[in-house]
Amino acid sequence: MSNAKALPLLERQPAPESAVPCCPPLTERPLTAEEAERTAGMFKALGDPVRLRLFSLVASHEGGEACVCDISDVGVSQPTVSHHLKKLREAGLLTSERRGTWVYYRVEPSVVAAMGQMLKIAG
Amino acid sequence: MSNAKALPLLERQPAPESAVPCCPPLTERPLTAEEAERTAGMFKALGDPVRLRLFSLVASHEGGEACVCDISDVGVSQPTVSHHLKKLREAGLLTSERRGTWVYYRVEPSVVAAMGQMLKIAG
DNA sequence: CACCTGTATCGACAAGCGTCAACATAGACA
DNA sequence: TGTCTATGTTGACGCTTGTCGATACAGGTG
Repeated sequence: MSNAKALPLLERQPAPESAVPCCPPLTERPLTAEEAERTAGMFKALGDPVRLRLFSLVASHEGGEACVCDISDVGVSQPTVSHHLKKLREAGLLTSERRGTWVYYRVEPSVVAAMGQMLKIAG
Repeated sequence: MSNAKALPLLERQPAPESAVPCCPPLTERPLTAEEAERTAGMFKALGDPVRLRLFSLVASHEGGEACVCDISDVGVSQPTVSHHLKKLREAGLLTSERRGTWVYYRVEPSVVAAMGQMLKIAG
């Protein structure tokens, strides 16, 4: 990139690349290949019924967080629950924290908001 | 773009039976297994980078619709494009209509709105 | 220390998915 | 009719994913 001038310093770059309000509404302009690559992972994470249930269990739990023990009754084995929670974490949709014996998961609001933003329908 | 002559003013077919204001926001209450099963398919459809690009190409195209020929330059072969468009159709996100030589795709707004609704963050 | 419970990881398997080349189908036009 | 273009379908291939049992790790309790 050829940056030959004193920069206006106005470009605000959202610092962490992990928790990213990525893209404009899908109706605004076509996504680039790179944007699509980054963003598809979020939708993919919710593209499994078990993960979608786990996510809604965390999202709707009182206090905004849920212990694994609160949400692990979704009809699959414990290792499978753990596997799906890891996927949701890797996609940036959930964060986890161990407190004593239990591990608590909570929703990452900015990422979910970014997804919702992309689905906004142009009036 | 080429304007087909003497277009038989497109009659809008009624939405498919799956057109769905499915579920409340994911923060409101946990999804049932059945709801999750139905809904995950929509997110899954957008969980592939090529499909996400195709969808945004249709969604952002002028007139709200796009011919396959307008959007097929996404770096995969023509059969693959057709395959992905079929997936998006089956998920209820796109509808298609043949007009003469070309096939036009457009977004199904109610389904996209339902997805956005689910991602609404509780204040 | 030993033991128990909650959660994550490993290894393996079947099923699903993305991709392509080849072929098929639909419409326009000569 | 036949040929050309635009899309869809088929069949096959390899990679990914969801699932489980077995096992490992972490923290509490006795």
